[in-house]
Amino acid sequence: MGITKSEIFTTQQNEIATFAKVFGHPARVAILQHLFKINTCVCGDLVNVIGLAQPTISQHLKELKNIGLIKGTIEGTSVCYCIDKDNWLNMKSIMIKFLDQEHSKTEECC
Amino acid sequence: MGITKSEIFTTQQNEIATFAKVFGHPARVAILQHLFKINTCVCGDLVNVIGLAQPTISQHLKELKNIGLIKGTIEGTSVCYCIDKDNWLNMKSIMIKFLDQEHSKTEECC
DNA sequence: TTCATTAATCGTAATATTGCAATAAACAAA
DNA sequence: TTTGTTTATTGCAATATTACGATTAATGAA
Repeated sequence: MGITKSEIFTTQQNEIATFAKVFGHPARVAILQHLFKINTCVCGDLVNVIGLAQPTISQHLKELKNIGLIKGTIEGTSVCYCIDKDNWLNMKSIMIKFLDQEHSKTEECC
Repeated sequence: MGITKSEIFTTQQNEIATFAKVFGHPARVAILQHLFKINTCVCGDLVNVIGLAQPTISQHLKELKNIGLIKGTIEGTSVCYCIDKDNWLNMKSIMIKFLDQEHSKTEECC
């Protein structure tokens, strides 16, 4: 009824889905790519670079922060966001393990 | 207004988001893992294995089929689903390219 | 044909997501 | 203090997603 039945899945399956959900919006993909490119943590310009309203960008940043992939540091009136490298590497290994699955049996099927 | 502004993002960013969205539900993660494990394409048992109602599983299968990650073949009264290997590998390379991003500058930030 | 089995579709309710205007909060500078 | 700058939050409308009961469609078996 509109709510995901997380309790019937494994922790690993829920974890993969939670990370994937965050990547499931192009704005968040664009934000992450920009943060990788502009490592100096420039931030307010995300609104200009991406072209969504400031509250919308702020909302996407919040989701990325909640899941731990980015961190923000207050610097005067502005906030400096950047990739949380440790958490990114942890997420990466979980996702790549999922993507790297191999068929346990070698027979062809349909 | 509830609708993603895909037109302001690159094709690549939208592609990543579209794939990620499909992985953004644990039922679809579980279906894919099962299909990798049971390569013989057994299918009707997905409902039993996963524990969601038949129309719900059918709906998730449809999404996986729409994006091309699985294919289904009718076999009598049942349908045999399996991973579309070529499309899976293509998706994998797109996603890993995104996950493997490196900082273009080496300075630490916040 | 009739009955059972399997999967897709329809319809609907509950909930989540996306986007932004308006506003608030926090700080720096004048 | 006042003013400007930057980011977060609130509130709301539009749309999307999740889930399932009921039904339909298609096939195989009796």
